[in-house]
Amino acid sequence: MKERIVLIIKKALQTLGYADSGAFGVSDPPDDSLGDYASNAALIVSKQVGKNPMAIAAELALRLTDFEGKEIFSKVQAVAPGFINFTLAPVFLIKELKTVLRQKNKYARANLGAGQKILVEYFQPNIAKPLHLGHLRTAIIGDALFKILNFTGFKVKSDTHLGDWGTQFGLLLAAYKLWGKPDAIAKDPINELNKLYVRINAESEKNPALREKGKAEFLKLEKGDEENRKLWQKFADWSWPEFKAVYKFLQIRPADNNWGESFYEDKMPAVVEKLKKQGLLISSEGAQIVDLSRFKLGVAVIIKSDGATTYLLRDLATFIYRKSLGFKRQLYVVDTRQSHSLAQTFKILECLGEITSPQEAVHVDFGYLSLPEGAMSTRRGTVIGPMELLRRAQEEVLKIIQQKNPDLQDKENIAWQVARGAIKYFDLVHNRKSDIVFRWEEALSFEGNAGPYLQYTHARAKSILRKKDDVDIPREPRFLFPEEWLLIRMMAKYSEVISETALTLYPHYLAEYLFLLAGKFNNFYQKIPVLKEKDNTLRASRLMLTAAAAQILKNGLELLGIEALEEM
RNA sequence: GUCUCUAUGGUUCAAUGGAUAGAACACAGGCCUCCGAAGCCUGGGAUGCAGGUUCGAUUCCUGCUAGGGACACCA
Repeated sequence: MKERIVLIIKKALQTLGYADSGAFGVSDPPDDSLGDYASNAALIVSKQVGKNPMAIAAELALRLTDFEGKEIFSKVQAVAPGFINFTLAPVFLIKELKTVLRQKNKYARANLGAGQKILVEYFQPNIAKPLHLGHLRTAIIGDALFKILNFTGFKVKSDTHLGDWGTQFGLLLAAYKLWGKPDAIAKDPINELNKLYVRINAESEKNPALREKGKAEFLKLEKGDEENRKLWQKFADWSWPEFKAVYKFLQIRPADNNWGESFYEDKMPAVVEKLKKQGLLISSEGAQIVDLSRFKLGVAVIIKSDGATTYLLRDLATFIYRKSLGFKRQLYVVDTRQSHSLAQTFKILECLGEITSPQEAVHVDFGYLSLPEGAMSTRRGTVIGPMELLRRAQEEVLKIIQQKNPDLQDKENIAWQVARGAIKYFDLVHNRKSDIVFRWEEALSFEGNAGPYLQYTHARAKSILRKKDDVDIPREPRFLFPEEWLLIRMMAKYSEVISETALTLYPHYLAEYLFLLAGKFNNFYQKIPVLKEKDNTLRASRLMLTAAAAQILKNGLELLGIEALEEM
């Protein structure tokens, strides 16, 4: 719709003889009463022409009312200091509403992606290490982006980029050989292995020889040492059940590919050759590096002084490999601490000619979660795992269901769905770049701007729809109240919100929108009877509104990875 | 030290350079003989400091203060 208005304004500008700079925008006015859209076109043009903006705005408004916007707008008004406000015509809105219902969930498929192959990398768990809330964020954001991009016509695939290679495994191998107790490990593999890892990290600070031992073990692993390979495989086998549990309990779509770092083992030499050929690789302090200081990115170690490979090298191989499969864009849903490293990776790829446009590799960064008492660290024992969080949430939800809706069927399962919704929404409603402070009371809040509010709103709407007898969409719907129109106008914005979310990769735009939409629906619900309305046309019109709202809520929630419930 | 991100009511967060800075939680009131009160309505209360660009700055630029993160053999 916004694009459409921009075009309309352009046309009007042309006929009026103003140069179109293309610099103006169309946005939402600050208040519902002002209309549906607003533009600053007159303000921008006036700057170039040196004419009073109000005069231009008035001139444009008149032109738009009588000609270009005649079919779409009921009102086009110039307002000080020179804004133009547009109000959509009821006929047009009703047409939009009917389209929503007729096209079911396909109406927002803007074909934005045009079938472009795109890869989203998210949820990068590490073998032999417990998951923490950071993994929750990448999984939730990545999953939502996957669904949104898929919905808007991209051909999307996902990849985990498992952390299963590197010196850390050397350290772990060393620790395992030194202190590992097979019995304890068999019982609780991940936590026991992590204890070993934490211990060797701590002790190697005092005793550098331990660190050297770890590096030597990794080198052996890379060279194919049989014992180390076997152990490494064991670590991986122990870790998978937990990853799978997270997919299941979180209802995250399992990744299409699990190309871990080890997957690129045989693909690294070619990259090294390439770097050499282009003269990018230089020796320094015994290591092979790429000097990026002229880009203010410091120095990137490609091969360590002991001959072992680095994460960076694997990341280079990763991009090149995926690109060779035809992915036009690769999105890295990775926390913001890796900005520097990814910037180095992208810059080297650019130097190699692998990346020709910044769109090809995008760091979809997100801030990290901290607890009110301070930042969370993997090293300390006080880390909350995703599973624990989810379990606690589910228990809380169950209590509330017992209290509010004791007759509900299948309480256990619904409690999981609500708990998941609460946690996912809490994550997604925030601008992903900002660090968020994790508070139990809020993440598990069931009131206000929270997941359960949206699920509840959907359930309310569905509750009405279950009880209705007549189904027909009235040929000429009638709406008498402002609450109805506000709801319709909000729904008309859905498809552009989807596009905006897909283009910017900010899921909180969609989350925020759904919250506003739910608010409009609840206003409508509160004030205007639907089933109790005696007049057939009015009742059918309101049922139509209810159905459309439920449909958008369901669709939007599902794009965020949140289940829309019939009852709760 | 260099780079980078952040600073908005009591708290947690929004705001493509636009109009009276918007919510939620908390707090104070009100609304279930009426489609689900996990809801709705009303109220108070905020842009770290100092400059600059602009018709207009929470947003862009500079400096300062405070906090986070990253800066070659961790990933």
